[in-house]
Amino acid sequence: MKIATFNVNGIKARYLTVADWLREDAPDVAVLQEIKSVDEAFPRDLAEDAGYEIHTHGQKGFNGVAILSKTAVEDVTRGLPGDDEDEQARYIEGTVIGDRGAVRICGLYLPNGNPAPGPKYDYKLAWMARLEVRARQLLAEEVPFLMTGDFNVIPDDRDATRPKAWEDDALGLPQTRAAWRRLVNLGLTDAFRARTPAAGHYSFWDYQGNAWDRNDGIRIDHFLLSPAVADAMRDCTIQTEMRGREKPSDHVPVWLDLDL
DNA sequence: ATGTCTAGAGCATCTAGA
Repeated sequence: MKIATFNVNGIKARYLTVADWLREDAPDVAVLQEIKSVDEAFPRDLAEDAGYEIHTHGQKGFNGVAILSKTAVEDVTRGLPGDDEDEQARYIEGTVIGDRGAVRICGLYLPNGNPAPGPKYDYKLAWMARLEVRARQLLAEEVPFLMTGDFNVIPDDRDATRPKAWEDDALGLPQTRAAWRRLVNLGLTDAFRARTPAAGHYSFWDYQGNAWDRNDGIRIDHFLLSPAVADAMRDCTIQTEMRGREKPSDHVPVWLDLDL
């Protein structure tokens, strides 16, 4: 089972990019972030024509997540538990059944948090605490699961071309990294890092300042795997070439291949 | 550090968010 996560930065602006990608690279499951669309306006034909069923959790203007799957997705839930006041569309869960077992897929778009400090950073840290609670629940229930998406977290200095530039940024602050480690230390596996210890592999390059041409990147799109899913991992790779295509997103897809 | 991009309101060109 091949699962890809992709922050598309606007599903309407990325229509052709995503349609071609689904057809050519054909993930079994595509977990999307920043669809920037309400559910009714999601261009369903782009994925349905390629054989996917579509589950969205959108809102007007910004944010928005989706799960596209070639096989049925069961028990879809929308929104991260823990705050009834939170109206931002950043979280969706669904269960996908493979040949050898099921996996609960948690698709997320973690808050950016800038400027930090401030209310937006407080929201980010609170959101990360709620995500930790959800991970604890799934672990306690012994549900094989993975959390994937745009975490807006640079885990350590290997994950940025210029680590110093992010020290005071919401994506790289010590508190952000500590919250990430609390999550991982529950017993989850950072899939890409488990396969590739080397520095210099990124998933995001800013549109500004020729960041792509200078390879000034950061790794912020991740897969966190529960123990059973980590045991089933065959590979985890970053599809870097997508950033060099016509009209790219500022993020590229990250792929997880599971023996499921 | 930034020479950018997307969507929304609404009709020219702002604003917000990232």
